[in-house]
Amino acid sequence: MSYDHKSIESKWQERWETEKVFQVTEDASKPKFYNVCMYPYPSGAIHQGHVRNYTYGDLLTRYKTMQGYNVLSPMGWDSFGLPAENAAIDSGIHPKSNTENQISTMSAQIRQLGSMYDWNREIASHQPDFYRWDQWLFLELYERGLAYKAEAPVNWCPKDQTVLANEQVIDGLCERCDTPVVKKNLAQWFFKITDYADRLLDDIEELEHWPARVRTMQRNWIGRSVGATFSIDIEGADSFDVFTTRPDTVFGMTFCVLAPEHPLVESLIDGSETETEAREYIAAAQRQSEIERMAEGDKTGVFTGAFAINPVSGAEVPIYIADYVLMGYGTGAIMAVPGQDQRDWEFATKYGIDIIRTVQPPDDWDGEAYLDDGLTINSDFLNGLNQIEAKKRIIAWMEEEAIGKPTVQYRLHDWLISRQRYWGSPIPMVNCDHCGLVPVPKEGLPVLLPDIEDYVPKGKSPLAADDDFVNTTCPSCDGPATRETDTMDTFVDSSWYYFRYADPHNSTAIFDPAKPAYWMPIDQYIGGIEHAVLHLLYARFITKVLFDMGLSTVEEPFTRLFTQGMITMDGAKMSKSKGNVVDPVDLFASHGADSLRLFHLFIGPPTDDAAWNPNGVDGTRRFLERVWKLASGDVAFIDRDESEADREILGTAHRTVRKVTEDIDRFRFNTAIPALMILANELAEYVSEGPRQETYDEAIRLMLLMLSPMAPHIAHELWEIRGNEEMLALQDWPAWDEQLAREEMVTMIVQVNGKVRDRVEVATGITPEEAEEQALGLDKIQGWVDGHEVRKVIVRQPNLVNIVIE
RNA sequence: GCCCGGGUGGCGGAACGGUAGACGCGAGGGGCUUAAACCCCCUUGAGCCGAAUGCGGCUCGUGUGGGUUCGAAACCCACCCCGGGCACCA
Repeated sequence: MSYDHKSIESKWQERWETEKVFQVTEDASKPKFYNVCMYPYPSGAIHQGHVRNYTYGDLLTRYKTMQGYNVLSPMGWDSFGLPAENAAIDSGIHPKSNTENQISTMSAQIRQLGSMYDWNREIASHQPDFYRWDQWLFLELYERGLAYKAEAPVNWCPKDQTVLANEQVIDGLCERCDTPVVKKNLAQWFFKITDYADRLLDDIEELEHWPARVRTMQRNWIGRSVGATFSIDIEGADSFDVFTTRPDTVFGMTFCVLAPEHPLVESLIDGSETETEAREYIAAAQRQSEIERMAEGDKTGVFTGAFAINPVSGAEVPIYIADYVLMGYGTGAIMAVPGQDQRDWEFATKYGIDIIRTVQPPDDWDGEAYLDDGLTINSDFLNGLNQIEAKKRIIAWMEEEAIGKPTVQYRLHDWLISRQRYWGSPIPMVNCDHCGLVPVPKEGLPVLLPDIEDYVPKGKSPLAADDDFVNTTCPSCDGPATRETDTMDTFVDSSWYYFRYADPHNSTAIFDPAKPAYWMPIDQYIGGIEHAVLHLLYARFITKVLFDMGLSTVEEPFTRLFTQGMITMDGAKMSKSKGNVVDPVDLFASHGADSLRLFHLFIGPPTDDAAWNPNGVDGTRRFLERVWKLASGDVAFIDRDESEADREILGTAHRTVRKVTEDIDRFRFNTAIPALMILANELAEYVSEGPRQETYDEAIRLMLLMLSPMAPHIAHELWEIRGNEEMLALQDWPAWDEQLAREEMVTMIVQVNGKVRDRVEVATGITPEEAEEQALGLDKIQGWVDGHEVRKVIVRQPNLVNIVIE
């Protein structure tokens, strides 16, 4: 009987599904384990990245199930979004039918991998019974003042013809199509994530099982700065506010800078002697993208002709326009303190502006701006104080004078969720000439996405051209009104979908809070590192909102986060555009899903990028062939008492159980597989040397149990062939016997001056004295030691003796 | 510029401060076969020595240079290179 992966794999996939092995309900009698792989965009075909992700996820589902956990592992589809719409524009296929075709192809492929989910809970964000609750959530946020519409300069992608969230702009380019992003003033919908900035930042501390770099990235993204905002008077005109983290250095302010877009600029330069120059500078700044501005490096600017009054010293200082000050951060205006800020230093030196140090640098200081702590100087009533004291003092002074107050600034902006695209969840709001913005009543949800003919974006949502959709009546006054035509960012869907898995068919509520109360938080969340700030930050935010609404019992959704590395080939990420893809479906046919799964587990540390080896799957296939032969073939047993060989192979098997268990718990699959290979190799040798039935049966039993979460199809088939009636997936994960796992003999290495000179087999229980005596007694060691004085002997029995000689 | 990772055979990678290179891939040799594939066995970091056929031994070797230690791929210092993240954020 040969190993026919095709029939075995389809047989077991069918059985797992029809016997509902991985369908679960809340069960208070068992510990729960909520295991989620980030739900995929239905691109139409799975790639090796999916295989890696789902292999890890499925291994964990099966392993934890065997350990007695009530494991929920659901699957769904992030099925709204631009690719489906762009495909519709290119090929004329409706996004809905296109998406649904791709979902059915992909879910068939995921099943072929043998990755098991509770398909009963499958969700897809493009379905009305899902996006209805997007809209419901939007309205809840609106009622809480957490959703608002505002005119703001936004990131506009000229190719996709839609706005982008800050998080979707990478190096000034659209994250989807790499088109340079431009700024545009538009009225858009925002979620007020900044209200949660402190909580999102503080709770990062609790995420101890998250990768450190993801936590750092989120911390940087939120970008909290503590300081003060105060007002600066302009000679003969208005005043303006500045934010600074160094109010203690205000005596050293020798100029001010406004961003070119600052609203006060126009009135300051109008009629000034530098007006022409200033207007040219502003126009040039507008033409440039942010990347170009940064690329220049050199600080440039123009004097406005106006002067500001330093509020503490009364000094008159010039006001400049310079593009190194950004309108999008703080107040768009700064006090410039060249003595303590390197950028200001560079600007001051270039334009011949005074520099006053207000912090005493060390005597040997030969740098430019001095940023570290020191005694305050040249600062009247702050003199002699250190930075902390000086900050307290000056902020108190500003509050007394009513010109300033302590402030916290964030780099994080509110989350822009409007998209001028078709394939998304419509924003459930109505514009009425009489009542203004009116929310659609929750009973009226969902606001259905209508079928339309033309998806080509023309600067506004394609929905805007559909009169039947747009024209409606006002829920408040019954007068004529128009609908919002923007749709929501798909990251809104993905920020709460994992709650819906707990109660996916609920038609009267987003979910019954009792259900996620059992399952949440997600014990293990697995996905790509590319979501480090986007999805993972939004999801944390929405979870906190749900918590505040009383719908979630947890404030943090993901206890453990695992981010897998990419699969590369020839040094580049495997991708269609680079033409270096290896289709998993081909490998299902040629080698089988089990071989492919094992290869992904074996290829390297799960967090690291891994290079695809075209022959790698051959290797894991060979291993499975050996296992097959070993466990399914006829074995000539010898009827005899237990011997040394039997105890040895059982010892290996139990040590393997220990190692594999520890490795899985530490996500070190790449060392668990070799342990199984070694066991199989030793078992083969054992069998060839005259096995005893009881020993053989036990070793094979342990091996199949361990193989079950990794290569489930073949393991199940062999389990059944060997006469077991109950399915392998339902067995307990094996425990190892410390007694059996302990080795009797071990190789002790003997070093002379730290260099290995001999090895000797010793009993594990050897005493230090015996070890030293044995080591010194070895002929080879005598040869090294003779004629030298032994200065010291280091004994680490039973593994090592090191003899230190002259 | 700042903050994280990481540099180990031909390749992917192993290695509680204690036998560097597990396991796998590839390569070379041999067996089986009419032949090939599959499969099985042996060899496989570099250099060298003694024997004489598969035996034994030595030196070097984990990016570079120093250090700590009986002992360093691992710890410390400096530097080089690669990957990622952040970046006029006041």
